[in-house]
Amino acid sequence: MLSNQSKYAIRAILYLALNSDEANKIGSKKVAKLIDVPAPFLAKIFQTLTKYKLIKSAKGPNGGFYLTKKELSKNLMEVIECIDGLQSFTSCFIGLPRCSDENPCAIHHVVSPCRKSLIKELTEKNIKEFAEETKKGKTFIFLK
Amino acid sequence: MLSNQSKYAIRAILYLALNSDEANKIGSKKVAKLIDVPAPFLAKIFQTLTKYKLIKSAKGPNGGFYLTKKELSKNLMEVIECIDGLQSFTSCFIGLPRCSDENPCAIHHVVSPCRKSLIKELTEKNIKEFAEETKKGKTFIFLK
DNA sequence: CATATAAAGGATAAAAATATCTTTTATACC
DNA sequence: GGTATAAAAGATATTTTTATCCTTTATATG
Repeated sequence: MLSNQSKYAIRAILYLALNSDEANKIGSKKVAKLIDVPAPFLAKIFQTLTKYKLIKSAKGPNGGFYLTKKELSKNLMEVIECIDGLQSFTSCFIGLPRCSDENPCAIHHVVSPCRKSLIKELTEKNIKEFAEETKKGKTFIFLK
Repeated sequence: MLSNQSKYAIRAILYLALNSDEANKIGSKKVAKLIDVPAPFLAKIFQTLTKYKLIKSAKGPNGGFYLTKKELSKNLMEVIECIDGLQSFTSCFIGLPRCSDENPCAIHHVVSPCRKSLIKELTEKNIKEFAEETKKGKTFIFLK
C-alpha cells in the first residue's frame, strides 16, 4: 500500500509531534534509531519533508528537526502525497487507465468506498490529534 | 496497493471468466493483447495461477487457458493471496512489526475497518459474480 | 575567527519488482 | 512417427525502490 518511505515518514513525523518543538530539536540519526528505520534513508526522507514544509529543520549544533503548531495542524495525507503522490489512493485498483465512478472497473464499487473513507479520515484528523492519542497510551508508534 | 502481477492476474482471470470454457481455451498471448498487459509477463503469471489451481491450462494445439465452474467459484482474494500474499492487507499500514487490534499503531483504527470490509467483499463475492456484472455492462475489465 | 555539529545535496550501491527471452515438455492432428 | 502448437520451466535483462556514502553548506559556541 504505502512505500517504505511513507511508512517511515509517518512514524517519524508522529515521533517528532510527540517529542520535539522549537526548543527541542532532534537529529535524524537519533529519530531513526528510536523508531527503528535506516538512518541515511530517513535523512533523505526528512529532506523531502522539509522541502514540502511538513517539518522544520535547523542546521548546526543543537540543530535537528521539529514541528511547530503549523506543522502539527497538517494531516497524514499530505505526508503521503508529498512522498508517494496520491496514485496509490486514486488510480484504479486493477490498473485500468480510465476507471472512474462513471466508467467503473469490475471491482471499483468494492474498492472505492473503502478508499474514500480512508482518505477522509487521514485528511480530517490532523497530526496533533493522532499524536495525542498516542500520548494518552491508546495507540503506539513503536512496539517492543 | 496491489502489485502489477496481481492487477494483471485479476484482469486476466475476469477476462477468462467471460470468454473461455473447456471448449474455448485462449492462449496467453491473445489474452495479454486483449487486456493490454505485457505478454511474457502474463505467461509467467498464468503459470503461477495454474500451479495454484486458480485457472486451468492445456498444452498443444487448441490449448490455452480457461475456467470451469470450479475456478469460477473462487474469489479474488485467493488470486491476490497466491501472487502477492496477504501481507499488504494484513501487515501494519505504517510498518510496525507487531501492530494488532490489542496493540494498535497510531492509525490502526483508521485503516483496519477499511481493510476488513475490503477483504470481506473480495472474499464473499466469487469470480463468476464479478464477471456477471461486467457481462451485463455494469462494469468493465478494459476501457478504450 | 576556528571548530564542531548537523542538515542539504549529490552520487552510488543493493535489492526487489517488472519484464523478456530461450529451451523443454506435452499433445493434437495429419 | 513427424510436425506444429502452446504451456512450463529456467535464465537473463531492465527498472524502480530502497538504502548508503561522501561532500558541501549553515550555524552555534568558545
